[in-house]
Amino acid sequence: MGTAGANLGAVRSHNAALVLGLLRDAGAEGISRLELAERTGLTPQAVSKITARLREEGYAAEAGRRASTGGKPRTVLRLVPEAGHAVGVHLDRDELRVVLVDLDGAVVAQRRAELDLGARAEAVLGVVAEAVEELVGEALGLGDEGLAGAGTLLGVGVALPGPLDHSRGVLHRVTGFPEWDGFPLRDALGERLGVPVVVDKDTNAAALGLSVGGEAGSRSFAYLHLGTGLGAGLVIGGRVHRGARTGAGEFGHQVIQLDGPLCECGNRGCVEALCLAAVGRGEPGEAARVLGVGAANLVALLDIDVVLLGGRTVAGEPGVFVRGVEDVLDARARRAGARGEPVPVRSSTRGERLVAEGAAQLLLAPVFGRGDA
Amino acid sequence: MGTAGANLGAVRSHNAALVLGLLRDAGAEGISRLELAERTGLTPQAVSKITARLREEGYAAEAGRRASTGGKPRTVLRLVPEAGHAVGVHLDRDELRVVLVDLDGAVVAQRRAELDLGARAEAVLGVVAEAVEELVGEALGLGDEGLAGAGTLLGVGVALPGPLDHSRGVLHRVTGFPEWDGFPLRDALGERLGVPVVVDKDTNAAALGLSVGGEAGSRSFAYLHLGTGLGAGLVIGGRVHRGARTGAGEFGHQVIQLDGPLCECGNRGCVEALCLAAVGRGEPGEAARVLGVGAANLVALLDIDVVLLGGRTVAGEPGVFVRGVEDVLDARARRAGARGEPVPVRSSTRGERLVAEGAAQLLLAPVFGRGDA
DNA sequence: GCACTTTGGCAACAGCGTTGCGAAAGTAGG
DNA sequence: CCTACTTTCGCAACGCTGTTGCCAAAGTGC
Repeated sequence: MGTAGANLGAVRSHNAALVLGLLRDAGAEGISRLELAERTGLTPQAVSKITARLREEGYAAEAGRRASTGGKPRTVLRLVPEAGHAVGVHLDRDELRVVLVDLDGAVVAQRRAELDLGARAEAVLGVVAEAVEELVGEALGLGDEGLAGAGTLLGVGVALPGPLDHSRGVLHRVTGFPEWDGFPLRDALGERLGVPVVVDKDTNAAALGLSVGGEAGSRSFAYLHLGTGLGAGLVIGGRVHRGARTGAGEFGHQVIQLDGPLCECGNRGCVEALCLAAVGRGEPGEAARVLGVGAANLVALLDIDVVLLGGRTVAGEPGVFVRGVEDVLDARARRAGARGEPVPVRSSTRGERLVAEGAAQLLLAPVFGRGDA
Repeated sequence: MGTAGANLGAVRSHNAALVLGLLRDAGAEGISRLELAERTGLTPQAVSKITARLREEGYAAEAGRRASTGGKPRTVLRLVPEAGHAVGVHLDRDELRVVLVDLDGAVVAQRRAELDLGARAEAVLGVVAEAVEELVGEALGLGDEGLAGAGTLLGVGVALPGPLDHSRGVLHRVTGFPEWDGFPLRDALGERLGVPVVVDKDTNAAALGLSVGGEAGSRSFAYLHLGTGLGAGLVIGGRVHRGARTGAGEFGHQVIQLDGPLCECGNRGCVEALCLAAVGRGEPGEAARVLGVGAANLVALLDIDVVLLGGRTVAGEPGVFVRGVEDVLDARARRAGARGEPVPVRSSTRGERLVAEGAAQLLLAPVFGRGDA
């Protein structure tokens, strides 16, 4: 909350979001009122009131009972996934992916199309808007008012490469496409569609998607994406860390070789340049080692729990990259005399829809109490 | 708050802490009820109630009036600094510093002594406990119950070098002094003194001290300390970032030269090794450049506002280091096509008491709503 | 001196989670 | 099948929060 005062309305929505989040995490199995009370620290009676409200509003429902432990059996509650939906858009250099997900994050409908991100901004905007409207129309139906008529639609999340201003929804630039410099994507698309729009970097969306899916299994992790470039999404304490100017996660141009080879960004010895050069030479092991050095720096600096790897290059040989990065992390941890578990490294098992699904989570996260992360 | 439910008690203490924080930030100038209302988003009437409680408890007081703007002039409120005190202890390899500060963070009394951190843990503990008791006794007076009798004393914060577990208050190791491995400093000292004790790394304490003093002028900054070693304290969004295992801030052993010279930690190409080697060769400019590369990595990764430099080596030639780091940051920002202000670099103007004062803030921060940061 | 503006407290209020108690819905034993 | 017991969960009363409506206090400006 930062410097904001808390009033009773804030308490209500905070607790409601907390309960909704626990309901989601419980999945199909459901969760009882008493478990909710234990997890939140609230009294059972308060949980009953909160869940009663949620049931009235259609967000929660009863779903059977547990076995009795000698008395009245616990009633199990679950999230009603159809109570809310969000659209996730992944804009890549040559491809457009749109997904419609429900409150559970499950993909209800999707669409893929070729795209030329180098075309005029207005034209691209039109293609995106059309795709979104068609997808939502087919899956949920539209009222006379267009998307705003689809009652359960919370909004549209858009993820794309390149630096941008998340809080204002303005693109800084999209590498190689000067057309987009300074384009106010959020407001332009929001006006066109008539629903809330949120914009974020693709790596942040991916990290958010992983944090929700439970795949990360951690509240603090780094997602490193190695594809045509190298970027990172940081999740710290369950929230995507974007930094003061929402530009955090510039991992590719971390310098790890003083006065090393020139990178196209103008610096020398960037991880990205070294890593991609090794890949180009057909030495994935060396690429993994370089990536590992960067990852180890990050782990030491922020003390995170898990490192997740993803992207096309990693997907080609996941084992090599996971092992390579792991080796560097383990060696450094041992030298530092670390106690406890080593920091695990995994490759993301989610497919090519990860970024689009994460983009949709940009709108679902606030519902479940993850602030604006 | 994380996953904790909010009840009315939580709301009260949250809002009270918020108001106290604003009162502190206003300093001697004070702040009016209406300004407090604007800053917190609460209604003026709520602020009146909250400040009435704080005045009853002795934490706040009226302090004159502002000039009228056409009506009843605003009453100015201020913090009552004497309402609370905290002790800050800085344990260094050869020195012990103890300060007693009031709610404003102003040093009320202090003490300095030689210390051999290599001595037996129990012996060191005794020296520390005695120094704290004497200092507090002289300044505040002790009851029959020792420190616990000094009514306004919130507790003792201890800062020292080396990795440790902040949440449990256990030292991992103190470089060069195996005696301390695994020593439960917080509980041992807490039992001895009979008041709450909090333990943290010296760099974290320094960063906390800077964030409170307003010197940082930012809610997200990095404090880089270059002395006998090189370490960092990170403040993100107004809170000290400690990470999952409270080991964050390992800046000195960030690798910035792949397969570079061997560092005493066993890695190759650490910033610390490169930086200190340059200092040893009498090339502070090169040391600053190396430090700048590490700082630029950190700034890009986390997107922080300000970089603050400190420590004996920096204090020797502050201009050289500030300029050297600044040059690297500026050059990289320009290449990245950054817009807006460049990230400023400053050297800390606080003296040798910075760490001890920051250690005291470990206990004051919760009073002003900074969670446990 | 009068009209006006602004501040800030008093009292009534709505809404939050909490507490006390009882109904509902099971199990275990005769 | 009935009784005794345990556990779950909702209703009603409660205490406390910040909010709202109203009015007194304390200035300025004509």
